Amino acid sequence: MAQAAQTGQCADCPIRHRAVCSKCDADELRELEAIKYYRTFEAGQAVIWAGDDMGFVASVVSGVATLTQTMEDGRRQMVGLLLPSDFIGRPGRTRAAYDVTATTQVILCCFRRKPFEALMVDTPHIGQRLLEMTLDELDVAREWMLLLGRKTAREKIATLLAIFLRRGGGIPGPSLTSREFDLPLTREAMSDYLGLTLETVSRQMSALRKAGVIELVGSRHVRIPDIARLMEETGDDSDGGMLV
Amino acid sequence: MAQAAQTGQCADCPIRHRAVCSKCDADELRELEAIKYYRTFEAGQAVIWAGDDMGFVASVVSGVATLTQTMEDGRRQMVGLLLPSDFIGRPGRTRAAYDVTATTQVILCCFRRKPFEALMVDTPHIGQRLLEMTLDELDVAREWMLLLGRKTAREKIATLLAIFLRRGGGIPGPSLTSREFDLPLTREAMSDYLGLTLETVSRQMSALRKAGVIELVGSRHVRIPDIARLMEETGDDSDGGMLV
DNA sequence: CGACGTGTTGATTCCTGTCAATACTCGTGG
DNA sequence: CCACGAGTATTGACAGGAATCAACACGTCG
Repeated sequence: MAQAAQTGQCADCPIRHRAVCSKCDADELRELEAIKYYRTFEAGQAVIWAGDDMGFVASVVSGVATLTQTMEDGRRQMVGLLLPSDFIGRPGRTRAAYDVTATTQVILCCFRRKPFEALMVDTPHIGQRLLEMTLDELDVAREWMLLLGRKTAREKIATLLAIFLRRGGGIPGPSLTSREFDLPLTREAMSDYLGLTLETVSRQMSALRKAGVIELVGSRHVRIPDIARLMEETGDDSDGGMLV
Repeated sequence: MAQAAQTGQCADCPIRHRAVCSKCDADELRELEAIKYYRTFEAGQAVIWAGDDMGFVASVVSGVATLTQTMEDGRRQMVGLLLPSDFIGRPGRTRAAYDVTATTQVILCCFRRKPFEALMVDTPHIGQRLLEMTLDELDVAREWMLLLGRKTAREKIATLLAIFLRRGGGIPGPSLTSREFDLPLTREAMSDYLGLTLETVSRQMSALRKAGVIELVGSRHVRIPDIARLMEETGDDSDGGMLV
């Protein structure tokens, strides 16, 4: 994993074919390579705070980070979950709009903002890919809005677990009857994602366990004995929402 | 308003400088003009249903439309509020992901999808502008997620009214001490926006009225005697969230 | 006038939040 | 080796805010 962080070669990069650079040809890649550098953040560390000056944009190479918004009185809502290949920052924006925090160890492939923006002007493939990725994020955000506005606590938990099942433990092949994975989020981070309190998250996890929908090994490892059963609990239509 | 819908001339179009075409030069505009056509929808009419085949993409020229998602059991969540200059549809996507409904009379400037996508390839200005607009929409969606996940019913209502104050009745100059506007949404549509029931919306509107935060003329016309007071009720920081 | 769509208000329920006590895990240091 | 503490997680008791169920008011249009 993350060999590129050691070799520095884009060709070896694990996110080469999905990140913002995925449409670039060899020439374009060489230009990107010239302005990129890697940074590592430990679990729990802040990548950047809302309002900070954003000197760079970046791709997540490995690990999980979150985008969160905080109100004056401390209420917090996660608004983005950043997995490998996801993009951080917005071209043209100098100050960060959200807090970015590493929830596991995270390796970022950073580009200084100014040169990156300059590159976007005469390298259409970057802008094209960024548009695709932003449109995808918008779809994710809208699905998330349905969850926040209309789903019950139990449905919210089931939906989040289903998301991890698809994206998180997602590298092994699709064995459609049983799968398991480690939660990359604490109960508190899950509550920030779902618009719940951490107590309610804990209670609903227990409820799903007692109902046999999930099995827990420790508090962070989850096994799903019957995926279809979990899907029923999400409140989504049975087909799994195949709009992609 | 919407003279372009009569003359067909982009130069006269009220959204010429803000819509997806705003960065286009005269040549590019001529190409767009060749594939565009106008359509009008009456209040309450469906523009398109989720799952329908999307033969076109479009800009809202005038009026207000909504993007909504519906769960099997009927629970509904609005996920987009489309005002003049906003864009409908996603290049590359053949089927609509959400229901689009006109809540007032709406005029759309439509482009057949295939020619529009072809145009995007060799007309970088369209893609660039669409990227900007999509990034803005993503910010809006994330602000909306904070509202849905963490705000109280009263704060939700106050926030929605503040949004209309900025964007809806927003054409007259910034008289920062008193303003008024017509609500473009029914109580039910407001509840879909806010993740509440229509009864709760009605109750909180009454509560804000009794508290002197708003004045109601009929049920749809709102007057804000003290904007700062309304802002306090939104739960946002005092500066009004100036990240744009 | 009566029907319909829209909006308001009341009574009651119940889901989730709040406050609080208690485990569990993991590292550090005596 | 075990005590200690910090961070994380579970569970209980209780309160409160929004949902639900229901009745009624208002305006428009036939």
